[in-house]
Amino acid sequence: MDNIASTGRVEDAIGAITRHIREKDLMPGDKLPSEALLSKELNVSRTVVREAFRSLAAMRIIELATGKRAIVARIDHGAMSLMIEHGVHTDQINIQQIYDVRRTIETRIVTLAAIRRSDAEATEILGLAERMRGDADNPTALMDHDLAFHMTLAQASRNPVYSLLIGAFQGVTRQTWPIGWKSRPTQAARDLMVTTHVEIAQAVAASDPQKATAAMSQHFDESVRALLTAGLS
Amino acid sequence: MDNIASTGRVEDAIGAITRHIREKDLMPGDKLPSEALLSKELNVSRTVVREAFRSLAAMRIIELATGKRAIVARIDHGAMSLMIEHGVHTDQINIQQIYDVRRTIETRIVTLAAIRRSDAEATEILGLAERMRGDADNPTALMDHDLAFHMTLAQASRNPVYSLLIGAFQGVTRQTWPIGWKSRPTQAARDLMVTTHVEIAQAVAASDPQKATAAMSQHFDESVRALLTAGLS
DNA sequence: CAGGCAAAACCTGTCATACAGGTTCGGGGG
DNA sequence: CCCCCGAACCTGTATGACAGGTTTTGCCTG
Repeated sequence: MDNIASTGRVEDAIGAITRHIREKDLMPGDKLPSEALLSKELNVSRTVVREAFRSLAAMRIIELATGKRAIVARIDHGAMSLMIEHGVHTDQINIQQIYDVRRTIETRIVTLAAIRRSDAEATEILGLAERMRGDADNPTALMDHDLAFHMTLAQASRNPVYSLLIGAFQGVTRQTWPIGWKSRPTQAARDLMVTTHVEIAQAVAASDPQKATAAMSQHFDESVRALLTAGLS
Repeated sequence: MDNIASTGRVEDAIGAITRHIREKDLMPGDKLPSEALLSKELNVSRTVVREAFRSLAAMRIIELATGKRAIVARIDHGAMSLMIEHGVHTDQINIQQIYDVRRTIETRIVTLAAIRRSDAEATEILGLAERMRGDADNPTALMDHDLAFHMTLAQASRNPVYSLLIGAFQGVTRQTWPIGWKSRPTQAARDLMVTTHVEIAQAVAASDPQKATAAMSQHFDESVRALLTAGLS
């Protein structure tokens, strides 16, 4: 009946370490104190410090490596990807919900990408779409190029949050992609998917946000339809 | 020069535990084996199992409690919130980028909410907007009601991924909200903000997606303008 | 026989210690 | 001046111990 959240020592240590990062204004790559030092300063055992480090490393807030000191980490979608996968696996999130979110953010992404993409990115995006055309008989390669296509677009949007989210969804997308592929049994349907990607790429390369957004919408319309055909819950 | 990612034992244990969850099809609330049992089955020390547990707990994939066995967790935005805060603090993400994402997903959320909200949710959303009107001289209460308003909308969208994302952004929003408030120094600007919320709530209550979406767009236009006025990087 | 209660068994949280590698850095030798 | 090697330092893992918290067992009572 005692609701006082008596936070354990590990939680305290996590707080102390994040506070340390903030107060010292550490940036990605900067080193943190050694486990021994922290355990002395916080008056806890090295065990506690290690568990705190592991927690922060799981969230990709810091990065660990044997022998080296822990360093502040660059943001990365790995942890988020696992969280989303867990949500999907435990039936707390379904694939259609993810597609609704992806559609929402990817139509925005492609608008921004059409405006802000560098020439190198335009070339890369076009190249990926082209390569998809040659992957007709190799679904795995096709999927990889598809995922890379969307990720490169996200990067071209110049907003790391979009990259983060797209990356977070790639884990589940990788697992469900084959379903969408199988639900496009005809050559026409498969060609359409690739063609749409080429259209998106060309619109982005032409710096035509309107056209790019429309093509992306069409892509998701078609994808969601395919998934519904497959009877995905 | 040896790129073979010889994953440590903790990483292996994390993999084994998540595999266990998937294979046994565990759902939120289900218990996991004890640390001692896992350490025996995986042929590692309890130390390793504990660090693996901490990692999974940090991502809110499992939940720990003293004395009890670890259980599979319900998805929760806590971890994501910390990750985003870290990204902002280390200058990898800026506030405008977050507002762009929020704008993108919240305009979608309000569309869905206007269609799918329950009557209870409509009442709650209207109530929160009304309460904001009474908070003119209490910025903290106003902020809390504002955040609750947006969170309730997300829940009304009936897509847990949107709730997750809105929750993930609330950590930083809480830290930057005062900046936005100070950048609305006139009574007129402050009234406008509250009025816009009321308009959104009314449109959602009236099941008018178009109007709701337009009002939400206006809200973000105004917010972003306020932040730019404040000279936020 | 039913119910309740207390001890036993089990479990997690933290600590101290030990040791096997990996990393860093400075000093000495070429 | 450069390179190499060893000392100092650091992380990864194992083991054993003990303090609480939780669940189960089983006995005792009514």
